[in-house]
Amino acid sequence: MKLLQLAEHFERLDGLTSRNAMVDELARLFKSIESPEEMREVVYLTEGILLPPFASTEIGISEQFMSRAIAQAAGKSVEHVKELYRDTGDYGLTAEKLITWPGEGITVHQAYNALLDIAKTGGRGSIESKVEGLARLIHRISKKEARYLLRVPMGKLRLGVGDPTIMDGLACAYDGRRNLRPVIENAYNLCADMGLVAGILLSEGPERLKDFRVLLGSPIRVELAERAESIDDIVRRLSRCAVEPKYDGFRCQVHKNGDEIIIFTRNLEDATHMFPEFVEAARSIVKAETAIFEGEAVSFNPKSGKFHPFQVTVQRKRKHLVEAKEKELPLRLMAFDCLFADGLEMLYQPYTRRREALLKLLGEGNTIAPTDALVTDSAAEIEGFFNKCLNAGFEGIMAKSLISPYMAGRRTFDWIKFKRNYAKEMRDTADCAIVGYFAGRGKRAQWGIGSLLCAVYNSEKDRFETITKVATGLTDKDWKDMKETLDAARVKEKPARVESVYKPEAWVEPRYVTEILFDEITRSPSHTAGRDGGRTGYALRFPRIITPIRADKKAEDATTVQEIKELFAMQHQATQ
DNA sequence: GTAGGCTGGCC
DNA sequence: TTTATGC
DNA sequence: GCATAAAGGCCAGCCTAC
Repeated sequence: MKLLQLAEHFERLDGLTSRNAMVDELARLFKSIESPEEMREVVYLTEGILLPPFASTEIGISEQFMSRAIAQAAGKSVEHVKELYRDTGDYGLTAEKLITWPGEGITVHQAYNALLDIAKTGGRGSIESKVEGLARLIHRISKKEARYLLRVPMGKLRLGVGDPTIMDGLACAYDGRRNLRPVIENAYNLCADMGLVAGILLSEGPERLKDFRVLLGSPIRVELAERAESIDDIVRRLSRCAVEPKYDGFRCQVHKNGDEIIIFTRNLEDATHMFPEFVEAARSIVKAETAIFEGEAVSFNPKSGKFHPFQVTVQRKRKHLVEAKEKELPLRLMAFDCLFADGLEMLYQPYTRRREALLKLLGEGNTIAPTDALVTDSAAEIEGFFNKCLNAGFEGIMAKSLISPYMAGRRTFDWIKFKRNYAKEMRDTADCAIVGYFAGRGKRAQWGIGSLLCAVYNSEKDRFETITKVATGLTDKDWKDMKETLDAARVKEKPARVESVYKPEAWVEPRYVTEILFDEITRSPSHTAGRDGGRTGYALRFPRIITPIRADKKAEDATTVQEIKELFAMQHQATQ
């Protein structure tokens, strides 16, 4: 298949909003493919990836290197390319505007391999090679091909097509209906490789997909949780359920095949190297010869035994010096599910059975231990458990249906998370002065605004110190209004009273106050709020706007640095 | 030999 | 992780 | 309710420039 043909399918998908129409268009695309190899490549590109995540092939190209490659190919300056990008918010469109050649009519296979080669390049001089390789590729393709192909390394294909739509498309390509969707979906859930599934469907047909079984060492797509509005909401949806603490760490899926252990992350990356203590413990304390189970990895203080906040645990996300960190920051795996045990596929069993299997799996020892689980249908009991969890410094609770199987690859109300912030009366918010804004990308590019730079007030120094950027919580209309409002206060240079490391596209005189909800205050290397000469300030985790403009407040009424410091101290009483 | 820019990946 | 939007 | 897009903080690893 020619790359141009694929680009034309993408262009048609791009123009659609109806999911049914997208499925039909995808079916036409997949039907025109003849070899399983080509199917793999087309499916990966449609997903906007080169290979599934556990293959660990990163492209290593993002904004900066993409700008350079386009500039090189088009014989323009990098500044010129970046200027175009500011307007379009999309490197595909940017390249399209600069391409003046017709393209060589290369095949999908040639384009795919070129990107894969770029991904595989590493070591000294590799950045130059990557940029050069990409520039050469750009030189061989037309405007339309560039529009879509270049969005792949950026991870922003923007077709409105995701895995579920692709699966419907594959089913529809096979027989014009969607009956095969469950078969395709089950196979995909068990191997996490859509290219493989599509290739097999083409070469061997659906019967072979029906034979798919759990394979040790091959990651199973994880189940995700929906959110509850309140504890009553949990009881209403699940009635009798199991309630577990929600730990703030890394999700791990552990595969044990005898002494061979592999650990996958939530996104199914192979992260075995990060967790030597789990590898050791899985060998020694897991009784079954073969098993797949999941848990949350959290670091703790070996002296007090208390869990650390996420910002500390995240330091274990490393390849090197793992042993040294292991002593300083040991990890515990709080296990909460069992998908496979001693040759049995547990994932299709209800929670209760899986929980039994999990408990049976785990021997004595702290390194891998099951989570607490309270089974109840009483809102009062759940609330008590929730409060206990908060006091222990956990994120909140997870409530789980007792009867549903493990819903691989899905986010459903079978698992419900409840955090402090989900309840209105337990929220922490900050009133922040808006001191600048950044140009948006994708659909926000047309408005010329995509996020706000926000500051708290240092009343002693009469300075506005940045504490977060924020980009969510506003409706499309809010964004347009916001831009108009802020442009009236826009200034050329950073206002004298603003302290910021970030340089937004537009500076704004501190005049407007926005109310921001957040989950946690963290120490920050990049924001200036509360810096005392050093380079560590404070920042907000998961910021979102809940009141666009507080008309009743002027900039000097914003939350103060002092208040932020007090909140930070309070949230650390639970942990430490 | 190291600081800092860029990227990817975790939440 | 969060929120908004269209079907 | 589902599926998708746009965006947050911050860490470590890789590579280049000084």
